[in-house]
Amino acid sequence: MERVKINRLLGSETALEQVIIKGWVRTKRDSKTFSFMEINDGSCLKSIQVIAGEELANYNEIEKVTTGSALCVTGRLVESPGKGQRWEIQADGVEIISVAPENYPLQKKRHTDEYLRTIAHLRPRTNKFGAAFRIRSEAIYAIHKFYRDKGFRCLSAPVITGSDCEGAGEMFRVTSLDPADVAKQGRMNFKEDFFGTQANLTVSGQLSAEMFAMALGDVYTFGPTFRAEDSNTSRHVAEFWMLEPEMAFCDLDANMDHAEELVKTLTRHVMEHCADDLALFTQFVDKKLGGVLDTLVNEDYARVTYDEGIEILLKSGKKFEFPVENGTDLQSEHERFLAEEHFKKPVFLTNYPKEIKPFYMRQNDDGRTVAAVDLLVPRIGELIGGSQREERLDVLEARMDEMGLPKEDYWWYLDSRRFGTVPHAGFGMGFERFLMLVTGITNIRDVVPFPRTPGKIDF
RNA sequence: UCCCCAGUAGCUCAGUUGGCAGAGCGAGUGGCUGUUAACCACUUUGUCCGCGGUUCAAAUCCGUGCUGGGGAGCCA
Repeated sequence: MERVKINRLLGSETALEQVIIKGWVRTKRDSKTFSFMEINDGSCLKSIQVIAGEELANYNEIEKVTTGSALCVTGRLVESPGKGQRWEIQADGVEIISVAPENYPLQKKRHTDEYLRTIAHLRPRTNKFGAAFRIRSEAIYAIHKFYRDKGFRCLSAPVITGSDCEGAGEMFRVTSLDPADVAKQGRMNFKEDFFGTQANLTVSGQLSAEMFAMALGDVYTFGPTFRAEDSNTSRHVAEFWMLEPEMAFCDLDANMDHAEELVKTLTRHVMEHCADDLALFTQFVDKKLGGVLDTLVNEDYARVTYDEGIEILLKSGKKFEFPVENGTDLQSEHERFLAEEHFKKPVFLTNYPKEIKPFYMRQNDDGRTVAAVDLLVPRIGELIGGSQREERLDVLEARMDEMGLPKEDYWWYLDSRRFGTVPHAGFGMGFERFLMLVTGITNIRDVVPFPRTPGKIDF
């Protein structure tokens, strides 16, 4: 007989004569002649109640079972006479797989997120983090399903790159050079390094995705990216996952349509498949989460240009710490005002001044702005950043010259504009930020299994 | 990297004017009960973050370092 996952038992329509479950004890309530044990196996938020009576041969052993211990229970699934649960298991046999000693760090009470971060290897055993990581898993599946249903191909972009072309902040260096030799020589001799040149961990798969969009049409990359920025905030980690679709024959408007459909589909998927886990976040993390999710799924997202956004901010009468100025990037407080107070829903901001955006974004006819788009959402700020790409070789090269970028390093990228270039567009979505949005979790470290931040690489 | 706040028992915290180190929870023991973060009784627990200074006396005041949190910048 095979063991059954607890989520299946709890959804059972009928009582069952014999079942086997395996899991860990969440709480235990003893009486003289029997014990109630809540068993959780991670298959769902809820635990199942097991009743073990003194008639069991090893009852004196069962009495010593503690929170965190692992059990294999054989028994009958019966309707529970007690309140609080429909089903429970009357145990016919309890095999003690292992007993957790009394210094098991997870107590039968709520712990702070800060404390649980210090035991990140154990925190998925808590209700909150178990729920968060089940949702994370389900969202990963939803992404691949969404793109497969739309006929996109998944591209595995390289994690180690030879160029820092994306220009998105500090990169982690990848080297096989011996630090002792480097110290002796007083420099890094990249010619002797593994790749014969400087190498880094990727900050974006976009340029790779553009190449494949010119071949497979619609593609996406979804994988880890790395930033060596010394940023200490609740919204940044050094290693995070980014989703980057790239679409041939696509302009800025279609890019936004796609982004809106993506966020709505992912959110709806999580709502449908993780209802219990989301309910925990609504109850304990953010009482307004239900409304946030409804807005994400049902509202049409606002779409305004950067210039219009600046106008709204200037006319708002709101006092900002930093002045609103056309030509500079928006501050966090500006983004939050637009999404949270003015529109009260996600808002696309388009056509930014070219000076504050990267070289690859398509120049608009006004010569001043580029076809960029950011999706700003309440509480998080920028969830998505993207653009229509510059497909015209002469315009792209001129822009690279203006910005002082070495064209020879980008020969392969420029080839895509030489041979059969087409209008195309794409964006990047920070996966962890999406998870923060749908769970209400306010610290990005709590949606990453083992977060990497400056000075921290435990576990 | 900058600004602000915090660090006291395993966890969450209190500690008044500088004057004997405290509570709740957890854990342990016993009891009781179809219990629901069970309940009742008893027991247990300290490098007051580290270092240096002021003082008769420092958890408390000063300096400094470390760690954590919030915000900013940068960004996703």
